[in-house]
Amino acid sequence: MALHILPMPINAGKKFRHGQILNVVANEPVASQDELRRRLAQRKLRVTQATLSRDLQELKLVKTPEGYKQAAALAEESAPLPPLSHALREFLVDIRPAENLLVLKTPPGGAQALAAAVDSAKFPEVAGTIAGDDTVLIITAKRKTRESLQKKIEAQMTK
Amino acid sequence: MALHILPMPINAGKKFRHGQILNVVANEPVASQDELRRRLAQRKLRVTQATLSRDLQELKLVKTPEGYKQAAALAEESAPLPPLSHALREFLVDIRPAENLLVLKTPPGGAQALAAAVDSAKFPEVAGTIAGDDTVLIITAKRKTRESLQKKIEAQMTK
DNA sequence: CGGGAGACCGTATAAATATGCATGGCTTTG
DNA sequence: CAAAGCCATGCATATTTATACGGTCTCCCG
Repeated sequence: MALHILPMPINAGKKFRHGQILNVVANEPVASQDELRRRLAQRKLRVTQATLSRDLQELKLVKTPEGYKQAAALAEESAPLPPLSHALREFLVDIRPAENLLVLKTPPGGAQALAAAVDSAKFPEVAGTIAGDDTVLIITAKRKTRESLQKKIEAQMTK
Repeated sequence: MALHILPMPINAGKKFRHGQILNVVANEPVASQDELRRRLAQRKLRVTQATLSRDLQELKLVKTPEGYKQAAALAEESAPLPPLSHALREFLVDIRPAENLLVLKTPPGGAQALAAAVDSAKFPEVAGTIAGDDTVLIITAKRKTRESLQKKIEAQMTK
């Protein structure tokens, strides 16, 4: 019969503790590292808050208003979501077409953010953007091009 | 031209600020609320860390080692418990078959967690489980049944 | 053996985050 | 218009989290 002669440290082992942490956190909301420490103590595991701080990072658990949660899935995203659509609703106050130019007005200070969002959307129509404080100037090749872009932007606003 | 003299001199509006926060956070890693405060200041937005603490919660942004991230996506998950596969790798030390019984050995204190994971997997072969401190006893109907279950579990370990 | 490297962890403390309380502006009522 | 209710904040401070440092243990290697 297979004997698993594992180099099991005298100590319960970090691996084991990590498993317990995941287990605790999955079952009940844990609001702080100190609370987690107490729950682990109930399970016969005595560690300090400092250790838990390190463990939580290794396990990629993040603190949320509803307790610690797995962050793995979250790690890479976040960029894709708040793009143009949100920025438009947040900042766009007015649209003014002018031949091959499109002028977007925003509340004071909003231009930079809106321009960044427009850029990141990578519309083929956009030749370039310039942002002041409350105004974004979008430059397109021709009047037709501008009309196309304007439609797209206005469409974003409604949906 | 639009003159914003009185409308909102000191207060640019929470909505607007929220937009700025999302924008900042989406573009570059922000390690602390104080850093965020400084970045907003560059954008002409002056608020205190206290306000940002509240904002971040409202925006469902959580702190990760790589900066603040959108938590919305993360919120609902973590429900699908740490599946069997993980629990096995975390806790399983040895498997011992015995006729229609399967004995799983874990590090001290790991049995409860492992048993819970096995239960949640809802294997049809499992008639019931009993967990001690470092031992899980799984009961199946017959020897054949146990063999089937054992294969499944061992398969989980390799992949 | 005698280091030396590295992992792990506790202690103490620094850093960061959350929050109780008070203020000022707005809106709603009477 | 005054009074009352709400919000959004700032300030000061409590609470929570991260980390610098040092000690212990284990495994190697000469």
